[in-house]
Amino acid sequence: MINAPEITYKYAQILVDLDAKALDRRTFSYGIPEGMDGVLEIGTPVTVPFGRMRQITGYVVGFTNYVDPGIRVKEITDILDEEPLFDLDYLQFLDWIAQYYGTSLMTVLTAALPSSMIQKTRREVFLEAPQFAPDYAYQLPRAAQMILSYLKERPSGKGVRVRYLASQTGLPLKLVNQMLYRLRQDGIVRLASRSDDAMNRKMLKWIKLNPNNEGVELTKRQSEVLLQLKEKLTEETTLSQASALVKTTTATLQKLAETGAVEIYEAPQHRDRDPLTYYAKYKKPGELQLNDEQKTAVSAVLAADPGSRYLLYGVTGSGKTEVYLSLTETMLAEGKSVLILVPEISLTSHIAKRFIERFGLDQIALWHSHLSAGEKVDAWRRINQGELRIVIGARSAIFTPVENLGLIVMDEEHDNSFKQESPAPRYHARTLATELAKRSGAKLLLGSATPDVETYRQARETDTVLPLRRRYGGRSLAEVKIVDMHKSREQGHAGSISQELLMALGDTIAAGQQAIILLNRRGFFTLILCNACDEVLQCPHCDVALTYHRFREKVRCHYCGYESHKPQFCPHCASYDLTFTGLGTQRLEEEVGELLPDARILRLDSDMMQKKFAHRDVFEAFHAHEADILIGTQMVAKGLDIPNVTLVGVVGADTAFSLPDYKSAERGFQLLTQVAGRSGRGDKPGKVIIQSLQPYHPVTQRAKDQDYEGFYEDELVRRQEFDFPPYSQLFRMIASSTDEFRARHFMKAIAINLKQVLEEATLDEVVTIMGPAPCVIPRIQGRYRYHLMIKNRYGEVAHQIVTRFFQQIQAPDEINFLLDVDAQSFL
DNA sequence: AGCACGCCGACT
DNA sequence: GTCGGCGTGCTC
Repeated sequence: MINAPEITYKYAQILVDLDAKALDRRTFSYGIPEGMDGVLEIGTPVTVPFGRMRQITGYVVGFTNYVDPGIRVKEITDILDEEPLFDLDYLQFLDWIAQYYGTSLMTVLTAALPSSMIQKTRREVFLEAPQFAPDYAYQLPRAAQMILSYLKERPSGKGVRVRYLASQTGLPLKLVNQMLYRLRQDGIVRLASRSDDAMNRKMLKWIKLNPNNEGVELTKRQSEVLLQLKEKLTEETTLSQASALVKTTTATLQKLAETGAVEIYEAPQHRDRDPLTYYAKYKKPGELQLNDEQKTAVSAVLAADPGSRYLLYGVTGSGKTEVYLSLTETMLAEGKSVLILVPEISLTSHIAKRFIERFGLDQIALWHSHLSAGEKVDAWRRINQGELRIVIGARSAIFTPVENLGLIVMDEEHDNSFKQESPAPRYHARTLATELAKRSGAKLLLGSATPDVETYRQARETDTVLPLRRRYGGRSLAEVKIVDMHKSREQGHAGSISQELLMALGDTIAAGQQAIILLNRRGFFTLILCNACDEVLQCPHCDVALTYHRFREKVRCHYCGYESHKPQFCPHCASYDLTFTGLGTQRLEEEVGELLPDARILRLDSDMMQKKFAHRDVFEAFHAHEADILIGTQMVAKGLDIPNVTLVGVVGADTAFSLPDYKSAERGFQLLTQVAGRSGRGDKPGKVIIQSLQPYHPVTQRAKDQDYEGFYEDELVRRQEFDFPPYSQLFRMIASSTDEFRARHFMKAIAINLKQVLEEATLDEVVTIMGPAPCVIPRIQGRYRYHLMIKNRYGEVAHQIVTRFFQQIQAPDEINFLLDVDAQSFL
C-alpha cells in the first residue's frame, strides 16, 4: 500500500482483564500479527491467549520493540473494536488515580468505563464496501472468497458474529481471522463489537391516544379510563406510568388498545424520554440577570489560570446556579465543554432542570445510574466525539471522556456521595476533578453553602473563595429556634413532637403552606430491648441493632439487609418481656398523623427507594402540594426547592454529631444548615425548629445562627488538636475475616511491619499509626473487622510509601484487606 | 483467577 | 506401582 506506517512496533503492551490479585497491575507484551499494526492504538480492546488455554480480553496500553529474552511472546488473537476505548491522556489520568489510591490500573478502568464497553467479547463483521471490483475477488485466497460470498448474501448493514461466520463457512476460526484482517486492510470489511448499537437498550411500552378512532364502542369503565387518559397523557407516557396515573391496570389499558381508542407500542427508552425531558419544554433562554456578587464570581473564574480551583461559597438561595449557567454559556461560546458534577440525589434537583431549560437536551448528556447499558455507551460515544458538550452527572461522570474540557463544576461539593466507599477505587470525585483540571487545563469551580472544612481552608489559603452572601430578592435566612427536649418532657410532653413544633405545624397547614420534618433514622422502632437480661436485639451477622418495621411485621438490619419476623422472645434468655423503643421515621409518621389527623403526610427514606423512581414520585407529589408534611431522613435535606415550604422541623438533631467519627460534627452541622435552607425559599418567610437534647452543644448553636464561618473556626481548632485533616492526610486499612482471631492478628502484623517501614524511612515522627482496633461496627455480614488509622503529616512521599506498602501485601485468601485513602468515615 | 506441576499418602 | 489430595508458581 502507499502510506507507509510512521513507526512500526513489534510488540504491544497489554493490560489483561483478569481480577487476579497480582496480575492486574502488570502488563504483558504480545506480538502484533501482520495486518494488525495499522489498526492497533492505545485503548484498542483485544483478545489475547493467556496461559495454556484461555483467550481473554485486554487493552493496548503501550508499544515496544524490546521484550526480555527468555519470554515466549504470543500474538494478539484479535481486535474487539477498531475504535479505541481511551487515549494516552486518559490512560495517564487513570494511572495517576491508581497510584494515588494504591490500586491497580485495571480496577480504575473497570470503574471508569461503562461495564458494557468492557465486556465486549462478541465481535461482528460488517461488509463495508459491497461493490468491490470483480477481479478483486479473484486474486483473493479461496477462504477469503468464501467469506465474501457468504457476507454478500446477508442483509446489508447487519453484522455477523465471527464465530458464526466460521461455523457457516466451515473454515477454522484462525483462518477466518487471518482472512478478515486482510479484508479489513483492503477496506472491504469492518470489525466491531456489538455494544455500539441498540442491542443493550431496554425496550419499554408506551401509550398514546389514537385521534383517528373517536367513535369506537367502549364499556363504561373503558370510557372512564379514556376520559382520564385524555386529560393526563403526555407525549411520553409509558404504559406503567399511565396505569398509575389513571389508577387502573395495564390489562385494562391493553383491552382499550384492542378497541383502537389508544395505541400501545414498544420503543427504547430514548434520551428524549428521560424524566427530565419535561423541563426542556420550559426553555428560558433570554439574558441571565446577575447581581454584582455573581458577576464578580463569573469574571474571577473566567480570568483564572487553567487548572486552577475556586470555591463558590454561597448561602442557600444566593444563586450559585446562575453563576454556573453564565460560565457554561461563555465556555460553549469558546467551543469548550463543561462537566457538572452533582450529588447522587440531586439529579432531580433544580441544577439539572435549570441547565435543561437553558441549553436544551440536544447538547446535554445526563450521566446517572438509571441509564441502561446501551444508553451509557451511546452517551459515551457522543461525549467522546464532542457532540454533547455539557455533561451533568454524579460521581462517576468524572470519568466521561469530555472533549476540550473548559470547566468542571462540582455543586454541593461537601456532599459525601462524591466519595466512593466501595468497591475500590475508593476515590473522591473532588480529588479527581482537581487532578483532571490540572491535566486538561480546565477550571474547577466547587460550590457549597457549607463547604467541606478541608476545601474551605485550602480556598482561604490560596485566596480563591468567591462569596455570594446575598440571597435572591434580598430574602433573609429562615428564623431558627431550638427546643430543649429535656424541658419539653419536664413540662409533660411525652411524645417526640414538642408543643412548639406541633403548634407551628398546625399554623403552617392552616395557612395553606407546607412543612418538612427531618429524622435521621429509618424504621418504626429502632431498638428492641430485653427487660430481663438488658440485651439489645442485634443482627445475627452484624453487630448492629435490629430495627422494627411496622410494614409486614419484620425486623431488619440496615447494614446487611437481614430480615426476620418480629421476635416474640429474647434470643439470649428466652424472656417474653421485650420493649420496642427508639424513634424511626415510620413511627414518627404515625405519631404526627395522630396529632394532626387532618394533615396529609408523605414519608421519604431509603426504604421507599426500593422501587425505582419512588423518591421522584414522592418529591413531585409534595411539590404539587398533594401533601402538607414530608417526613424523611437526610434525603429531605438535599436539593428540595419548594417555595411553599415555610417550616422545617428537626427531630433528634443530636444523634448525628455524636458518632465516633472525625467528620461527624461537620456532617451534623451541614445537615442542619442544609435542611434549614429548605424553609422559606419562596416569598413567605421561613421558620426552622430544631428539637435537641443538647441545646447548648456548640454545633447546635452554630447551626442555629447559620454561622458557617464560626463553625469552621471551632472545627479547625479541634482538628488541629487531634491532627485530623486538613492537618494530616488520613488513611484507613481494614482487615476483615469470618475468623476473628485471624483478622486481629493479621492487622497487628500489618501495624508492626508498617511501623518498621516508616522508621526505616525516618518518617515515623510525621506519620502516626493508630490501632489496630475493632471497627466501630465490629462485625458486618459475619465478618469481623479490624482497622488501622494512619495520619500522614508529611505529604506526597509518605503517601507513596503507604500505598506501595499496601500493594506489596499479599493477604491470605480468608482475609479481606483494603486501603481507604482520604478515609471519610470510621464506622 | 485458572491451570499445571509436584510432592506426599491411600489404594486396585 | 499409580491415583489424586491441594500447596506453589506462572501466565507475555
